[in-house]
Amino acid sequence: MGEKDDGLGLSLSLACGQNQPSLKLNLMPLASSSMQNLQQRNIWNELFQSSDRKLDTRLVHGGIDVNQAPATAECEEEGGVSSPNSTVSSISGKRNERDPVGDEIDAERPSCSPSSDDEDGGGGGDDASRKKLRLSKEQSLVLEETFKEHSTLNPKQKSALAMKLNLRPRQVEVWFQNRRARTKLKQTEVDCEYLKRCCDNLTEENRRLQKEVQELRALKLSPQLNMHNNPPTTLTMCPSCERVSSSSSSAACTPKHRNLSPSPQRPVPVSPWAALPLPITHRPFNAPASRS
DNA sequence: CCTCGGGCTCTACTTACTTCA
DNA sequence: CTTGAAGTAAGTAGAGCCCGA
Repeated sequence: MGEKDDGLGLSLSLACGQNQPSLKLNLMPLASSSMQNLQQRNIWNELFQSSDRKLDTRLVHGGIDVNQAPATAECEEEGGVSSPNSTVSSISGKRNERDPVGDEIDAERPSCSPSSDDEDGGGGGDDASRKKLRLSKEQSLVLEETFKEHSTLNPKQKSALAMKLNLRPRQVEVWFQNRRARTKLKQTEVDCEYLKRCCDNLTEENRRLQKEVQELRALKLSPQLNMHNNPPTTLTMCPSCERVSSSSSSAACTPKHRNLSPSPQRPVPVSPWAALPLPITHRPFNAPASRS
């Protein structure tokens, strides 16, 4: 609820070809200013200072060069601050298997500082029911800034960030997963919006063309009428408004277009995308590429 | 070199909880 | 105070990739 769209820069970059309309939408948060970039970079550099050669290569393959953001060496071990406010209770054995670091932290998990701003603490973590934490504004901000830099984290970066935020690495991991999911969802929404507009334009174009076909058929079916009453008709298309005209004098349908159109009777491809706003070019969407 | 199993992370989906109108 | 919708942290399943045996 907190971040919403103001934290999400939605962008649109598309090029609709005739046969293959390629759609590239970008919802990566926009780095609005160099100041902000600098701030993000500082956060990032502060978090990850030393190099880590053995990084997850998939991140690089996915277009995200995490090798540029090395991790600290000491962040391997988490000085887990035990908290009485333990709210995560449904710990799956699978997850424990898969996240040994997080497992240790889970055993002695740090006091997730959201407790600072939501003091209720759910009655002091009394039961074994799944209790949800609310990340603090500061934590969310740092996570957001980090996400703007890199939408994925390698294990060391994750641990370093978790330590900085006093969270468990698993929490950082989950936050990034959910954040990517939200970004993708937003992108899908923008995709749908755009495709809907494309569809509307095509429908309108189709309607117009159907109408013109009917008019042309009507003209063809009454040749003698046209022959006798009208001068020879040459069907052309106005280059400006792309409307078929049966006028023999000029391809342009109006005097205004006649003035604007230097070349006479040039076939103009009808573009249903013409009415759409120009594509906005942004950074490529950084979501990890599908593995293949 | 090939295969296999374990470990890890990912996405997609779901659940449970919180917040707010 | 209740309620429903929206947001979000976290769980789960399945898949792909990497690496060592």
